[in-house]
Amino acid sequence: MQLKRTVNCGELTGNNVGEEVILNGWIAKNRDHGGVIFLDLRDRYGKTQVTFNPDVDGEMASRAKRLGMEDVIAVKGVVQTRPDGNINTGMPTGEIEVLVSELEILNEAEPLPFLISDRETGSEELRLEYRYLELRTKELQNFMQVRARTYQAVRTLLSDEGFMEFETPVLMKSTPEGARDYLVPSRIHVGKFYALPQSPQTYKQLLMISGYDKYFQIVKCFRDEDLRADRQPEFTQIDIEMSFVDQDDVLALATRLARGVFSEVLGVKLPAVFPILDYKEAMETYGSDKPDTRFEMPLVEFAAYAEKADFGVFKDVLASGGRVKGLILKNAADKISRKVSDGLTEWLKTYYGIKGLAFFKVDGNGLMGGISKFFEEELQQEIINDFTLETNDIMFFVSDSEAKTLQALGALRLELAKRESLIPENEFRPLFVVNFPLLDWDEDSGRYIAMHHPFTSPRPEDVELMTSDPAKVRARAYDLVINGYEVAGGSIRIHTREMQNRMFELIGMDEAEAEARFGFLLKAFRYGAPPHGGIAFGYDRLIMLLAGTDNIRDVIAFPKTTSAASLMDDAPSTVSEDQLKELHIKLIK
RNA sequence: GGGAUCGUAGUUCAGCUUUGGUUAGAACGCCGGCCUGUCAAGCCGGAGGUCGCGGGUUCGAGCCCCGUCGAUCCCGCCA
Repeated sequence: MQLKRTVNCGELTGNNVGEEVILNGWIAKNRDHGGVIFLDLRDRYGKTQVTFNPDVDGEMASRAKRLGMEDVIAVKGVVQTRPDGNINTGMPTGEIEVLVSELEILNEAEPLPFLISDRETGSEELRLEYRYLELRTKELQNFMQVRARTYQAVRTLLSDEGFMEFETPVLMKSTPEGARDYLVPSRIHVGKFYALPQSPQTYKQLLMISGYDKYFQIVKCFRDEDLRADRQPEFTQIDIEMSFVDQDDVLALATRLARGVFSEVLGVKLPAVFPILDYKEAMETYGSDKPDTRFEMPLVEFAAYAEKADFGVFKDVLASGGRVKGLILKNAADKISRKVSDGLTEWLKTYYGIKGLAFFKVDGNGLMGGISKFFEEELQQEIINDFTLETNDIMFFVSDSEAKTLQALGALRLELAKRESLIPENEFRPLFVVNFPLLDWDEDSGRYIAMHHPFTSPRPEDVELMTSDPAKVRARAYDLVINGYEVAGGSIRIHTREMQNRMFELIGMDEAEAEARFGFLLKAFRYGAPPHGGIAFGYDRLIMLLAGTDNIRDVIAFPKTTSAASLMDDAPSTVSEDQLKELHIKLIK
């Protein structure tokens, strides 16, 4: 190319008038007036209007006439103020334009599948196929900038705290617990497989044993599970581990990191101390272990009133060990028509498997509609007083097993808040959820499984329960939740071989299996393992929050679809017979 | 593994249980023409369709039925 840029497309202002400059970029828009031609030239720094006048060079103007959107060009010209009344106050460079004296056409573009100026002109399917074009859009360029700035902020903050950055293997040993592994066949070791890491968990624990007491890594993790709007098969974590620390130390570090990133990237000041919520309390109050606390609407206990009412459904559930809980939507009863409540009921039944959704409304005289008729006058007044109900409030109830009741009401709480626009935007509400159960009973395999992972240590005061009542054991595990997203999660680890063996035993892994799977880690524990713990931030979710989007694909340069495919390069794909043969793999059927 | 929604010019959509019926429309983009101060430029004209794919019902299917593929959202799953 002849004309190499001397400035970018976002930096020229009135101060540059008279300067001769060269601009390189893509044509964002062409406006051909027959004589004078205007092109908006774009790069990732901004847009500048470049002007062709046939009086300057007729041949060049006719070449410019042919140019279309997204052609790549280089122009040389003089910066001039736009004529009176033609200043565009809507753009930073709107005061000036470049009157072109030389034009070099670097590459012409074919008609586009969608407009770079408006992402919405293409379906997501199409945009993913042409991801490199979507990445030219202003919106995605912003998202990628946020992502890039966050990498830098994290590295600076953690380095300043004395953390060392590591890389751990991507080809590792398959682990039996947790998510499904992505497997990589070994050519050299016939019939054997590597796994891609679900997280570098064991490596970072080994690094603690090696004495690197403050470790971090920005690392890709892989989980072969079904996807969601906030889940990708490969995703990035800020993985952190520390030695000689307790839970408070890790939470404090996570707080400093989160505050630093939000301040550095967004200029937002998060509170100096994040609220800490007990897991049990989170479930009872919000029906979720990752509550969105930007709005209230807590779940309330209703069993005592249900006992006194003449409503068989609630009583039967309570008698069989279930729960009755409710939530109050203030001043919106008039918006919940029969059609709306039926719709909510159907939705909860289908997705959360509950048997029904009950409600009543409040008017000047007492309760009305729904299940109000099952409550005596006196009981109605008691409910109105106890829950300080007012006219036009509506109270919803779910009565089912504990797990279903909490989950369904938690989902309803979010849905109602969305519908009623009760969630403030541009606000961030971080909190820690702590004291997760150590174990979870798995119906399918008829055994306990580790709720977090099998290296999570129990709270010291709960160790006795490991023998007497394992389900009650609380873990030294914690999550950082912001606006309803699980942004980070971690735990204080087990660091003695005895406790680790006990844990394996509890989750039904016998010594031989534990030895085969984690023998290397157990062996390492024998050579002086320090107490340690850590936390991992879901990097993509963090960026979603910082960038203000609710779609994880928006913050990943080349994301995959819900079926874990890449529409752009068509991965995964079939491979040749030769490749398979080398790996000693034969496809069945 | 399950449920829901969607699939019609290059693209976004309308048309689909109001009635299944001649030639499937609009906008943006694209191509051509006019136009020397626009910035969503304007005006005139034009090209562009296997209605995702397969089967069925029917004299006749974009429309009704069954299957299938893909995208999205959700439940299960995701330590």
